[in-house]
Amino acid sequence: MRQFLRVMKALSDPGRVKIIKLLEQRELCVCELFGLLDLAQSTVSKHLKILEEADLVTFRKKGQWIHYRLREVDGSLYAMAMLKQMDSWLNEEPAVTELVSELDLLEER
Amino acid sequence: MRQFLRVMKALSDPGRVKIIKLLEQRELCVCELFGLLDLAQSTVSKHLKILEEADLVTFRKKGQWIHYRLREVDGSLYAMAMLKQMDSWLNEEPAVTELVSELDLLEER
DNA sequence: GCCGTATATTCACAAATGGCGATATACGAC
DNA sequence: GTCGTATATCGCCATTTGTGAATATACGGC
Repeated sequence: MRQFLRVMKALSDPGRVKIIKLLEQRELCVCELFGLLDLAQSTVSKHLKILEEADLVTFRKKGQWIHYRLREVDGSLYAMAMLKQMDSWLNEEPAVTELVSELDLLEER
Repeated sequence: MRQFLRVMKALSDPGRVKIIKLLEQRELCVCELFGLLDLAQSTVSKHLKILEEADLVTFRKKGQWIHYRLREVDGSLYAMAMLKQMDSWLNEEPAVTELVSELDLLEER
């Protein structure tokens, strides 16, 4: 039950959902997420921790950056299933499409 | 996004999850749920309202009772998908199996 | 009509949550 | 070593959430 509730709670906040939808595009470092989301850096960091504890994301250090990505394997049953579901959800959501467009703009450079 | 968040929030509380798992067994009135869960009647009532607003449950009046059941059709995409998922989740969870056993005891009379 | 039961709503309160600024920590460049 | 950047953590505050007691409402039986 604890694992399940952790996943549900993690997905209960719009900021964290946006992070998930952004990470569906590609691996991102905290500073990129911070630049895209309208939240303070400390807030983004806290959200990432909650997502990590729910097994929804994982990270790797690279120099002074920390790259976060969706945890597609080895997580809890609930996290894995929800990530799969999320992939097909909210893709038409304006709040999400706008963020993805902004991310695409970054890519072009 | 609003609908999605409502479903995730609704599923983020142990009491509400227990209600869902009980309603998977059969339709139940508030007083039955109240008898099974260790919560005040007003609390159960409030939880049911949250579940209803998330499209996860629906109800029908029968005399002075109100029977709640899972909303298997006509709800939001998210609610329908989650109800389906939930059906296969948490069935080994002690907190859930105990409640289901208690419910079974009631049935025997 | 009145009484008892079932349910919802209101009120108050404690705990959890989300937010930010400030501070700490880690790292690369110099 | 110092400086600047990236990230995490801490402290604080406002808001939301879960809870139950008390009250209101709805209904059936009498």
